[in-house]
Amino acid sequence: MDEHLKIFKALGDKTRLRIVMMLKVKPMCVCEIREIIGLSMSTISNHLKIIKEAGVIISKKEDKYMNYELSIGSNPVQKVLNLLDEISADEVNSDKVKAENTYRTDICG
Amino acid sequence: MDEHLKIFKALGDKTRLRIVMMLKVKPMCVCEIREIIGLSMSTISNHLKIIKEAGVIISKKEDKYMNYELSIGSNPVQKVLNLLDEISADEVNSDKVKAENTYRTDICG
DNA sequence: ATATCATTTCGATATTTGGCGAAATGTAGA
DNA sequence: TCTACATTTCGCCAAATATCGAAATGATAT
Repeated sequence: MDEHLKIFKALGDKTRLRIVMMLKVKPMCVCEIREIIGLSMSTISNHLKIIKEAGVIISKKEDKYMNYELSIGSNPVQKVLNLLDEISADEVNSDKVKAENTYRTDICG
Repeated sequence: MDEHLKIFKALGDKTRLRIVMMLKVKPMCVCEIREIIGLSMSTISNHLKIIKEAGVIISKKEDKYMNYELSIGSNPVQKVLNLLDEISADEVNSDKVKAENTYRTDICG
């Protein structure tokens, strides 16, 4: 039960759900996510930790950045991620557009 | 997005997830649920309200009791409920056994 | 080795949430 | 109408959580 509970907790927060929806567009680093969501680095980092510990995302080092991307393959997580395809809302769409047009080379460093 | 958010919030609490799992066994009233979970009536009632407002359960008056049962049909909710079939844990199973053997005529009024 | 810079952790604070008991509500029967 | 009783709402407190800025960490390039 705890595995599902963690997943639901992870997605049961508006900021975290927005982050997960954004990561459907492309993998991103903390800095890029921060730019779009508009909260502090430490706050974003903490949210990412929670989502990661729920198994919903994974992190991969790329150059000097830590890339966060959706986890694929694992069973309950995968089924929940499929659910998210149905989600559509102004805020989510706006985030996605921003994600498409956000490049770390412009905003980080 | 808010519809999914509410569903995840509703299921992202251990007590509420237990309640929903129990209701897979049979519809129950606040009093029966209270007997199995072991929290106060008011607490159970409040949890049921949250789960209901997320569209996960519905309530039906039956005799002098308010019966709570899983909502069926509605789309995102239904898909999440299907996910719950995979959940198995000692606590959940124990709750289910208790639910099967709990009759309001014995414990209410 | 040192400086740089992305990220994480820490400590503090404010908000939200879960819990209770008591009071209110509402319904069904006497 | 009055009583009984299942349920909900209210007011309060405690615990958990979201947030921030500052400090620590860790990796990379000079």
